[in-house]
Amino acid sequence: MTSPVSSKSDPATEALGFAAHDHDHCVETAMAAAEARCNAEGLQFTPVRRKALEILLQEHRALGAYEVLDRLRDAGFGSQPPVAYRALDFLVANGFAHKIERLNAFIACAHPGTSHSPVFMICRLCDSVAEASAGPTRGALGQAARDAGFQIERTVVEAEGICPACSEKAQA
Amino acid sequence: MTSPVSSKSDPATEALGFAAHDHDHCVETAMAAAEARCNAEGLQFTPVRRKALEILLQEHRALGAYEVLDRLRDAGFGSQPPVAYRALDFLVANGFAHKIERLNAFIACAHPGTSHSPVFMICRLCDSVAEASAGPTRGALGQAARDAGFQIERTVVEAEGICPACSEKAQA
DNA sequence: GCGATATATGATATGAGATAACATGACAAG
DNA sequence: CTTGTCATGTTATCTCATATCATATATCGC
Ligand SMILES: [Zn+2]
Ligand SMILES: [Zn+2]
Ligand SMILES: [Zn+2]
Ligand SMILES: [Zn+2]
Repeated sequence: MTSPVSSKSDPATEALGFAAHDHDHCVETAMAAAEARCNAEGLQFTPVRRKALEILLQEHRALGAYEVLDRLRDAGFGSQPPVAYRALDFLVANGFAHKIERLNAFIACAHPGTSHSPVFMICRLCDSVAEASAGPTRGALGQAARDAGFQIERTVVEAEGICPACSEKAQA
Repeated sequence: MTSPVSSKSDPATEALGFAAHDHDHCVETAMAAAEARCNAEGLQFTPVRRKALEILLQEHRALGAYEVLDRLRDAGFGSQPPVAYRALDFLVANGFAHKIERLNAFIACAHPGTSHSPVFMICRLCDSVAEASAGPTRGALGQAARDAGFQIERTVVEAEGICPACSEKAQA
């Protein structure tokens, strides 16, 4: 096994929501679901877009646009920034992926299909990212908005800290 | 009067938390408070840092690091990016200012002195930003973190939408 | 005070993230 | 076949951010 040492690790054994899982299977099912939804809604799930989503799903972590671009180039697509940004824009606009503002990076949605306001937990030690789901108008934000007369259209909720795995490691 | 036309407007008449206020006074008191706290805590409130905070307070909106840098240069300080980033890092690290991740921009804290997890409301029409305060472990985020065993160290909570003022304009 | 150590500033260079603008190709509607 | 729409590719440029090295200024133990 290579480099069990520090932060980055093998996606197949790494956290999805900080929990181990059958990675190949989850990629396949997510791709199939995306395929189906694009068909149903008349969205053009073109090769670049498909590949971009596959890249995000494979990694199961937040990738910068240029990392995605590198992999798209390797797969034979264009090599200029707009190629990646356009594919990512499509994925984000249609809920297949999210942008993590804190990291300027993108990640495949962990709860696709459902309309949701994502909530992210970002481990500062291993860079893993878990996605939870939350109603948009609940909690402190919704209250503050109502008090102020502010109409929320979109929310960014991201927590930075230590994931369970790194927490255990630190104790040992 | 110049350009009452579109989005950007005079800080003195513009929203602080979407509400009008005595701007000169609020800048002065905030500067004095910062001064006092730096003295009390042994922080070096140097000329660049002081000026950077003054700039953020004067504008009362989110400024990009390079906008701050421009104004610092005008005030006779260094003109290279690290000058601004270092001053801003100091202000953020000590709670005098916050970074708005969604905008890659910085804003003076509206509730200085108190330890708090800020919550921002960003108007996509006029770019005004209001800061509300909220306990870090409440709401959906705190619940998701507890469920996952994730230790939150810092939170980013930002809502994008329409502020009360722009909402009224739109109705008319 | 004085030297050692830490902290802050200045300047250079470079890296990383994002978009404007324009050209080309695929395809469907009229 | 023409026209409009959408997706892709490419070029150039812009904004945001940091690594690094050199110099100055505090701070602290003595
Ligand atoms: Zn999601
Ligand atoms: Zn971790
Ligand atoms: Zn604040
Ligand atoms: Zn507004």
